[in-house]
Amino acid sequence: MTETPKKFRRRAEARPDEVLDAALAVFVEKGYAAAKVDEVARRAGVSKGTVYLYFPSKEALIEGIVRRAVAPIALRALPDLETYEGDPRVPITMLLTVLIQQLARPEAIAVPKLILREVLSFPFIATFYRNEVLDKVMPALVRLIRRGVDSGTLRKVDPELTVRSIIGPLLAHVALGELFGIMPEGGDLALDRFVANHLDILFHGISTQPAEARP
Amino acid sequence: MTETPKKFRRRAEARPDEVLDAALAVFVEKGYAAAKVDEVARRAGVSKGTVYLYFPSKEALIEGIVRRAVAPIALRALPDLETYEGDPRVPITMLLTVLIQQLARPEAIAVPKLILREVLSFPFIATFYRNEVLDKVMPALVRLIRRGVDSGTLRKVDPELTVRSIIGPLLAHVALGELFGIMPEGGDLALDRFVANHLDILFHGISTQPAEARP
Amino acid sequence: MTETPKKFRRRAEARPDEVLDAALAVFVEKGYAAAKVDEVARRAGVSKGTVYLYFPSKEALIEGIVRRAVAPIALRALPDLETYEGDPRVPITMLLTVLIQQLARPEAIAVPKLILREVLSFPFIATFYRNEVLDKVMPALVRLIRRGVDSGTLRKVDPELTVRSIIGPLLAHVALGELFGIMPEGGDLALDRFVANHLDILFHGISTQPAEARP
Amino acid sequence: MTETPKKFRRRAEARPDEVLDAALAVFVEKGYAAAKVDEVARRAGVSKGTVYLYFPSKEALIEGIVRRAVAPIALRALPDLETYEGDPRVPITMLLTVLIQQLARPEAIAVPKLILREVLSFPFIATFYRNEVLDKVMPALVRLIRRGVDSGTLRKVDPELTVRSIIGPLLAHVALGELFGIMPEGGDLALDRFVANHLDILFHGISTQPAEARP
DNA sequence: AATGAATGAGTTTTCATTCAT
DNA sequence: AATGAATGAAAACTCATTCAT
Repeated sequence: MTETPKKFRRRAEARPDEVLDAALAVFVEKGYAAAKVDEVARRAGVSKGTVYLYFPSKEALIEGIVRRAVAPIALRALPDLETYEGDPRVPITMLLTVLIQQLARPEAIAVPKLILREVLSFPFIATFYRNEVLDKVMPALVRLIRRGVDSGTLRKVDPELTVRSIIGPLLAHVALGELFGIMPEGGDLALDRFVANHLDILFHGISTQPAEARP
Repeated sequence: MTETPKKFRRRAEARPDEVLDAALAVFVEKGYAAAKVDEVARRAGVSKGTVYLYFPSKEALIEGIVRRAVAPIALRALPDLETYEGDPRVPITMLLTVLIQQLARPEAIAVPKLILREVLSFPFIATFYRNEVLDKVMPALVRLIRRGVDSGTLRKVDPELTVRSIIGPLLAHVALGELFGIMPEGGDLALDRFVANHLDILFHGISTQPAEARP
Repeated sequence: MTETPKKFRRRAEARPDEVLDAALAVFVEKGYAAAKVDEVARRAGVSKGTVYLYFPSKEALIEGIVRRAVAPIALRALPDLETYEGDPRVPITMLLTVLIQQLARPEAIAVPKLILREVLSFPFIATFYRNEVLDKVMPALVRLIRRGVDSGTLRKVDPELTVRSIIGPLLAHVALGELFGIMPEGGDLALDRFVANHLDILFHGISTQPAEARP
Repeated sequence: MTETPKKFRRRAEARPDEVLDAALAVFVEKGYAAAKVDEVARRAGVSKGTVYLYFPSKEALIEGIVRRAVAPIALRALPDLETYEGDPRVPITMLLTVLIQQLARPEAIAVPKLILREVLSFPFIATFYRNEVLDKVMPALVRLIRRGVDSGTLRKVDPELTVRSIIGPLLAHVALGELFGIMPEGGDLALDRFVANHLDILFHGISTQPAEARP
């Protein structure tokens, strides 16, 4: 009964989501300021009026996008990082693997791209993303590294700064590909090879014992 | 050469540069599309008409900024990378040190910020920056790493992908600070400590022999 | 007649009236052009569609309000003025007393306020109100005054212009209070005191014999 | 040199005034909410952009109109009322005569019409007009009447309420003519005859001695 | 009879660009 | 060379009206 019975249905409660999808696509393509609400509407297959029926302003669209996308992120990644007890390299591997899998999906990469582009124009994005994601994930990573250092698994690195060494290469890899079209020879992003190379260097770099961490 | 030869020359040919400075500041602050030519003129201390006297359009401003800034970059960094023969960790250290020193200067960080923000909107930025900087610096780095691997100084890492491990942490460090206001405990960017930690991990990660590389 | 005959009749035919009540309130508050049909519906406790079920357009609402309100006015006031034979000051006193009593009721004052606001925008209001009210009441008043002058009860005033001296002060009193919040000391409109003062001056001003007109 | 040398001059500093003139005309004709900025611009003979060059919003136009018009009013009328020492009927006659002369000029009547129409929508109009005009003129009138009562020239009327009897008939006369097209027989507003009849009744009504006030 | 989601024409507002001075 | 008043095309936003349910 609550399933969508026919092809032609009004009052789809999916509307706001469809509008946000369209807005995300247009914002990423043109940038927020250069995007036209008219085009968002067209891509969502509705009229301009309908966009304003669900969102009070153009700015509310970007806010809606960020809120909708950011909420689930931390929830998924965090538990793994926090609960794991043993060798910190295991959850780090998992985190990067999950991130890389996300980034392989074009819809998933759109939000980070939008955030990077617009964070300077919309302070609320910085605040919101910090509160909901960074301030949860980064301290968890820091604790993880600190535990590794304390337990002697990791060398005496600075936990806070080392976080940059974990996520930075990933950021660089995606930025080079997405922004400048620079990919490793072969033509695609070669995500698996990249993660392997990154973790190889990283774990060699931070572990006290050379190599046995991975089989 | 930089002295003012006559008494009544006003700042003469400095005008276009002053306009570009102002435009850069405004574009970084608001984003290109949201920036107003009016405000560029006001900050440059000239009238709107004068801006159009030197630049045919708003878009010419961003082009001017990118061209002016990008040209000198490659020229400075390249020779070091290319000519150095011995241990590749030396020029890498130099490169990162130079980069970090640049990024400490607010004017110098503005251009990369602008490029990151607007590449997606202005394909010419991607092309230009690729041609002038990335396609020169990155292959040089790749060759450097490959030489290190071949000569046995470095472990068998993938040279192309390892470039991401060299510049990525720097990118992450600056992005966290500039975009989200996230800095290591202590309140400033702690650039020296960061580079030290980064290189420590990196060189441990890529070298065949543990630590003696640097005195 | 005003009882609800059956249990399940809802408020049936009262609907259009409730809509007009709501429209009147909103129109007076915001002005016709700035009022939204949406808000009229909300205040009437119905949906926007229902408003259009009873009235073909927004303009039909203002027309409905004016028609509904104006019809009964003349009918009530007129007979008294026309049929009275003796001292004209008696029906004038009655007229002003009735008017003042009306104006004390907030619902009753709303229509004149609306008419004053919107006559200039809706010529039909001017025509309609003129035909239904002014062209009936004013000539009756003029005849009344003329009879008073002819019979020697009133001084030789211009009957047509004197009508302004009868209703004008009332208009001023209400306008000052309703539009500018200016009331006599004491805080309320002091309607009784005002009518007494007004009639005192008026009758002194138009009567041939000083004061004994009223006991 | 600062005179306007040629027919064709830009940067007329009269521009803002011309725009306000046009806005006043349109607002009175259609009402503020129904007026289009486009039409204001057209009537002022400038482009829409120029309107916004001088006024930041449509609302600023109505504010500009009210401020420009209201400022001089009180200044002109007040001194006469305040300084006069003798028979209060003299300054009252002067006040009404001046008002009537003003109202004979179509441009002068436009502002009061606009204020009456829009005062309910723009609270600042009520406040501003009260502060600048009503709260200055009305107390002056009240004091004038009180002096008359105290000195025995006037009967024991309530000074505050009597103000309504002075200005009310004028208000009624103008409202009937301007809003409903109702004029005394003869076709025009017959302003002189009206003032004569009004003052005749008023002074008869409020004076202790029947008639000699006027020759 | 009643709803309220959807529309799109119409309005306010913005701003890059021009040009007379 | 420099100005800044003026423009008008384009964009955000509103709201009376419609119509499938």
